Amino acid sequence: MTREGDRSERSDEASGETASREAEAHTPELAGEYDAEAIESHWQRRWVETDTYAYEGDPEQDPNTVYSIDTPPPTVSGSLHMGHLYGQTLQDFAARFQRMVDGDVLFPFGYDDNGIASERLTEDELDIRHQDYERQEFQDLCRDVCQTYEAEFTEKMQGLGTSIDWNRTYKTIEPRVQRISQLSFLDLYEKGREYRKKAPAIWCPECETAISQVEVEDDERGSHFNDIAFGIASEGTNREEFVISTTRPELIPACVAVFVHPEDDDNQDLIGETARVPIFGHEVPIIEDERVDMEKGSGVVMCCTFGDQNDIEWYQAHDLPLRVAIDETATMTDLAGEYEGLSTEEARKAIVEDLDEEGALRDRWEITHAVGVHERCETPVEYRVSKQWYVEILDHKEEYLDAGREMDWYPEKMFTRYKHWIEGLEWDWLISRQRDSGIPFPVWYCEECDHPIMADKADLPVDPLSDEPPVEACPECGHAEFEAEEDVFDTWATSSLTPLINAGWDWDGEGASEASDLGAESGERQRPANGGDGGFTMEHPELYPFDLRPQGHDIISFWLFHTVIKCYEHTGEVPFDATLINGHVLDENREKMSKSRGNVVAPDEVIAEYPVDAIRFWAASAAVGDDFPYQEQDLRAGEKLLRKLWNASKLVDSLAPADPAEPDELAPIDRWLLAELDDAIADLTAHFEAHEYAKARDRLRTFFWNTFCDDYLEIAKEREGDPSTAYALRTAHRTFLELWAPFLPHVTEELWQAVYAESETQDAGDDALESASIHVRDWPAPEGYEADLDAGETTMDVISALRRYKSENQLPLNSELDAVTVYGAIDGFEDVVRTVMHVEDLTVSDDDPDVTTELSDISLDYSTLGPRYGEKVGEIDDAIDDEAFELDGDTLVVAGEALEPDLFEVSHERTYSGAGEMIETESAIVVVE
RNA sequence: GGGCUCGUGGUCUAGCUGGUUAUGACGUGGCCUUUACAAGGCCGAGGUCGGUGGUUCGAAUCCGCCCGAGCCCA
Repeated sequence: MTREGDRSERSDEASGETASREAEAHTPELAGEYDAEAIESHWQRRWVETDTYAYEGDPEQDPNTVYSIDTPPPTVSGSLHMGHLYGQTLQDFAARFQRMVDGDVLFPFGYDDNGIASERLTEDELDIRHQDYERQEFQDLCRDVCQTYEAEFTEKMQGLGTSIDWNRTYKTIEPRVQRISQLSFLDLYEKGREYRKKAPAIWCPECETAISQVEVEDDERGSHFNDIAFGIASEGTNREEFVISTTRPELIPACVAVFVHPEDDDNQDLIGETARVPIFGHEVPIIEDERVDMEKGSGVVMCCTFGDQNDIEWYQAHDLPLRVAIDETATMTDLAGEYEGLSTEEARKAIVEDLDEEGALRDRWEITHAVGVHERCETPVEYRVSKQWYVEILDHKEEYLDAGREMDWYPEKMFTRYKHWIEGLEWDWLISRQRDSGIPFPVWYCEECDHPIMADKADLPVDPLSDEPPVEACPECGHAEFEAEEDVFDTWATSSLTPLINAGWDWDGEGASEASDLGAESGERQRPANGGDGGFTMEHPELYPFDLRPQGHDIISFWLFHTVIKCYEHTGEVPFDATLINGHVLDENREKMSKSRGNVVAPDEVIAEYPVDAIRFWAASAAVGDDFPYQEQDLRAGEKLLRKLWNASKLVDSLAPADPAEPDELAPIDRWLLAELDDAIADLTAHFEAHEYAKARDRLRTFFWNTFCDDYLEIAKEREGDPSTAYALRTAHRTFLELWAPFLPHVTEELWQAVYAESETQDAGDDALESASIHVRDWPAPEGYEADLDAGETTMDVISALRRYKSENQLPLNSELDAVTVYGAIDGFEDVVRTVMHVEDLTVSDDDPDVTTELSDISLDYSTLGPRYGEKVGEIDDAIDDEAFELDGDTLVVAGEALEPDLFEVSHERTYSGAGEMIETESAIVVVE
């Protein structure tokens, strides 16, 4: 704690001194064991302090040289979970790779602290209800609670070592964002894409607000089906009553009609008659409609305003009256007569009892069924008629589909989710919420004629509850009294603007016509002015459209969708070139982590036990878009890799000077390594560009561990002092650190600073991490080394054969071998085999070894044989199995066919008759005497 | 109920524009102290590729159905 205090005091002093004292706390040094805990937190702190990842782009810059990422800001509703950790890490791979490839990367961060989620957090945290507070008072409480959570969240995010630019964070509730959000509302309104309408909407009685379709989720709840007898008030049928089944008897005071399916033979007689509702006695028409589900209950259904979405459709289609029996807090209204004032639950019980008493309850049994509940509070939703603002989207479905097609999807298959979502859309987007903590609508209404008065763009952000409207009198009717809109925006109305927030979208009322002229000249980089005076501008036009938008596959259908369409409507451009979809982290049994199952793994616990770099290595193991399990064994694999990298670095450090001169000519083995490295670089670059992190990870690990450590380092040990090997060792080692850097930022930084940074930045001063960090270096490019890769491969085969020989004969690996003969092409690598395997006398022979061969098998090349011989292949196969074939020179005569040599291969059983032991490998034969 | 995705040794995974011998890691058994690393190296065991039917000379791979899991939607 004291140290913390010291540091924050000192940071006000001259930065040079601060930095040098900081450096004393931890001097990168390549010695002993790798201490991840100390080293990781050190670099995390240094990266933030020195703005290593700050975006310094220039608005005039060519957008092609900037890589901009639009990150969805996490909702402030709790603490960091494994999904955050995984998603952020994946984004960071892209950010770090691109920073090395191209330099300027914008990797921002935001908090979505506006809306119902943070209100509920506040209510839970402080154990209060928003209804008990004044709006401003409650908003202040929300800000306080969110601030605490955000501070904690930030600290934990920084502990993940992601390369976020912490200078560029935002909150969706801050004034700058409020201005953008209100601008968006005004712009869409002016474009004719928003309307205010009185209509049935989904309503949460607990939160007391309208909510949108996407905020409702199904929940299995216990309930009862009640068979209730309705009387018949008209004369057209012999029946005196009929029965309906309902789970919501408390809605019968709101009953406005009864429906029968037109093809329901049993109930045809009811159509056109009048029903009498029990207890309440009011009469309602019986109407036919195809939407009746004949399979359910009696086939006769009551329609109430409103029990479900079907009721709404009927209400609209048949122009039914509105009977509101339940108010905004789920309390019965005066329409419910003696039940007025009861909650829906209480009323349900009372009405059922009274129905029973009256003889109208014919049956009642328990069921479980899916109930629509509000995702934030799990309260069953109601449907209420109210005046709400909508964004019109249904008429632009085709354009939104095209927008989706314009983006590159990683993985590609995820586009179908977006597509199906849009194709299935049935409602326009309801954006008004009757809540306290949110961004207010910048609107007033004329008290006389209800005409909406929009705020002036220049005045934004405004709060109509405390600010005055921009007009003296209503432009429609001249009335001078106005009513403020009390509603706030839906969270998504703001969080769908993150590309515009990140790019600094704004409206300029003065210099705007100029800006719009510029736009016409220089094409798409400038936003066109929106009619008349003024126009939209961007502080950082070079960022927009964004190169990448990452998110989980669960939010494609609303967050990504809303963001694409809003930005598209505002700018006419698709906001993202590409979108990267991450899967979900499951528990070790591949099941979803959830609090109720108690299988949640907290990132804190994982970080306490494993290095962040090891966790990142695990995060890289999943194919992008696939769900994958959290398994501790994978973290141990990462830990082992860190140790290997550390130890190999120590060995390299002991074998060669840090910065050896390039020799005039490289020895074949060294040229071979660098040529293999070139190949690896090319593969890795392609994998990173395609977001194939799992493939990149495995390719790099295999090459580093097997080829470099197991094969090359063992050779290099025997070549200590050779300038060619020293150069190759160091070149490869530097490159490995750079290639690992996006995956393992901490250990590579430590190694880089310990070994190479000093020699490169001696003159730059101590606090020049910003330019000396491995993470701002250039991504390696293939150098064009050429080598006989086949001979190298054969040589490695020979070496591992000899290693196996020693192992199997229980010999130490450094034991001497008297004489070895190699039958195979290892041109130029003879010395390598001799020294690394300690061979006294090595002979390489072009001849065949002294063997007696016996024909053992014919292996057919089916890929050419199949297409040529078709169904005859089976016959040929059988004949060979029966040994019914003959070799006629190069030709194989079998089953009446003469097969050309390219169709088969003859393999021989070799029996070595010379001295010593023969070992066969794929590419060579080795004889040890 | 609909859509999308997934199912490969004990565990996780590669392969899946069809070519017969299915990749690697972890774990597991055995052997080896070798000028980084024994938390290392070498060798081995372990798989009817969810089930089933089809297309084909040939299917982990393509198609149909079924089973199981996940996500989204109703």
